[in-house]
Amino acid sequence: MPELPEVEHTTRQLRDAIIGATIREVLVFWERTIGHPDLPDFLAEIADRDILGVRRRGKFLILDLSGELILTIHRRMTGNLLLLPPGWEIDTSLKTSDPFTWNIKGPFIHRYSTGNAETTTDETSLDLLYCRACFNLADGRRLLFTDPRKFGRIELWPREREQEALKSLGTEPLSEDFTPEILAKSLAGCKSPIKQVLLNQEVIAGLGNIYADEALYYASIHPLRHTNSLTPAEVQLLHKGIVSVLTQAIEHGGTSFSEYRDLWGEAGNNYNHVLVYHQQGKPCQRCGTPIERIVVAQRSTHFCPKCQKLTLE
DNA sequence: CTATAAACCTGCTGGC
DNA sequence: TGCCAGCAGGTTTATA
Repeated sequence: MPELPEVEHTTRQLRDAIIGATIREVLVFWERTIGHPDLPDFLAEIADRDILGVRRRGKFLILDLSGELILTIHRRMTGNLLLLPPGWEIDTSLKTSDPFTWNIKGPFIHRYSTGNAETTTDETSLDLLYCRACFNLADGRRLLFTDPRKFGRIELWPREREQEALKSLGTEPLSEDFTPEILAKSLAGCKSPIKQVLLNQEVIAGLGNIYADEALYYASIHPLRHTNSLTPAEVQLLHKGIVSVLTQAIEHGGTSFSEYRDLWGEAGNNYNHVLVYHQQGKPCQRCGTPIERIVVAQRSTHFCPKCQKLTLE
């Protein structure tokens, strides 16, 4: 599940790779992947646009295009971006029951260094690629949007309607705007469980299920605590935890739980560093108590019942 | 208004 | 071994 660190990682890779490139055309294989505008308008508007910039806001990846346009990409659950070098073969003869599951042949382990492509000699084919959209670049490269579950969305908007495109996102947690005071102000008046509030993108932009659990564990706060019952000291620690887990995850290239891969198809390393997410039954690394799993606001939630006590108010 | 639930999807898991 | 119901997940939309 791409959250802020995974989107940030991809953003940095894309920034190094495709600024200055031109989008020649886009092939769309699952119409609902394009959320705005209607597909015919999308295809007509995006053709021959130059990519001027790459940035991130919350879990949105944003490409600044020529003509005062922005392209937003939200990967939701299983969306991924893959950049294929020129000449890579897309074998459409090996279709499965899904007509847009392709087989791509090539040296799949592929790295970029200072703008020059390097491929290893490992001939690994990427079996089953759920390609929903394909951006053909003028230089022969292809940027593929793959998404088995079809939840991801790609949208094209005029730059002046960026607010509308990004919905009402809250504070960017790795910006200097995100202070303990701002967090306290954002949480004031919320009586819902803190876990639920952390997942609300209008409060903090970019936290998802993995890092919400990790941040609460860091701060020793039970996920069901009423948000307005947190003490100033707890909010301070939670702030530190959010910044800490996100920063660490970016350094590790993101968390590859299930489908997440980076721009070159490689898994991130942060799953080796999570302390509670999907660790139910395993001993807490602080006290040895088995990690528990509960459901909060329809989301699986993981915590240490001893380190994160539910104090009664 | 708020809160809860369903919908969107399909690969995977576990029970029988 | 094989089948299939049920789950997972972020966000939007519908319902209570």
